[in-house]
Amino acid sequence: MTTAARPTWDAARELLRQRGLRWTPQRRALIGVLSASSGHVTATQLLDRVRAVDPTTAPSTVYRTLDTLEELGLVQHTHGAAGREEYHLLPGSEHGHVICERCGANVELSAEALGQLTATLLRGDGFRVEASHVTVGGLCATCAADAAG
Amino acid sequence: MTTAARPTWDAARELLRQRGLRWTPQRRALIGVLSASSGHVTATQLLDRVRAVDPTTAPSTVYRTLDTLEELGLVQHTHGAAGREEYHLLPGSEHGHVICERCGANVELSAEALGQLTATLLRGDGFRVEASHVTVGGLCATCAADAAG
DNA sequence: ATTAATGCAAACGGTTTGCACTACT
DNA sequence: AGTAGTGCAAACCGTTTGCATTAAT
Repeated sequence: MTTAARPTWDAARELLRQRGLRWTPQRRALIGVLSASSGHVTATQLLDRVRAVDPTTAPSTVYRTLDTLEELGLVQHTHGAAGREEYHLLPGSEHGHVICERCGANVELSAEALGQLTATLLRGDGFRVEASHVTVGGLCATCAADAAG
Repeated sequence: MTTAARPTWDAARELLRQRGLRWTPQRRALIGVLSASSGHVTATQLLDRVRAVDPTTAPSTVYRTLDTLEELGLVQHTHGAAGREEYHLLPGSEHGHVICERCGANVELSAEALGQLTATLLRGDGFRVEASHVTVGGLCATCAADAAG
């Protein structure tokens, strides 16, 4: 098994090159930021982090590079909370999300819960669940306890 | 049982009055649009529909009235697809959503699926699911068949 | 040398705000 | 009369676009 089912950030340069695209300092910086991140980030967060490293990077460059990386399958964007573009890193790792609306904790939906949900909906309506597009909001145990008082 | 557990649009005027708020033509128009809608709508859709009825209504009025109605518990806003404010009507009916990403169909998550999910997460991490904040993306039976065929 | 990628600045779309005016109560 | 609500216009924020310039190949 020499081929990775899931691309890694290290492969980004290669992927770009394969398509005749270029490896620029700005792209290097963004990839650096991405590889230091995990899970989900908004475009704005990425922009801020990139500019922390290289303050001269223009917003448009970051947005355009994110588009490119999405074409390469390295990120995937959705529209998250607060109306901001939310990037989902390395979409190869398919999983749903459980988000605490009080503390913001964002954890992976358990395989058990996801499996049940998928099975139930398939059985019911024949709906095919896309794991990475499952979002469950609510309160985590800690916050629920706090809220209860 | 003379009191409705879930307020209706008819009650809006009364609810406003109870708080010393006013019943204006613009609010009447928005309530009219809301009562003719169901499920979920974006603020922009509501704005368009209100302006179809009364073209002089200002965007700010609609946004401000939606805020007011949210305080009264008549709508609840989340941030939906395309980064737009999405309004969830009459939040008294707690339910999750299943959205087909191909045809856009948006149906209610079955009580069975929701119940299972809630139970599993509570058992697992003690996470308390908020029913109306559950979103499941994927493909409906028809679209899945089309995509496969 | 070619042409992909960048920075800049302006445009965009949806939402929010300040303020003087209007009109419910 | 009093004050909640309105329209208008400008501001706002994140994102997108056009264009002349730069730089990776």
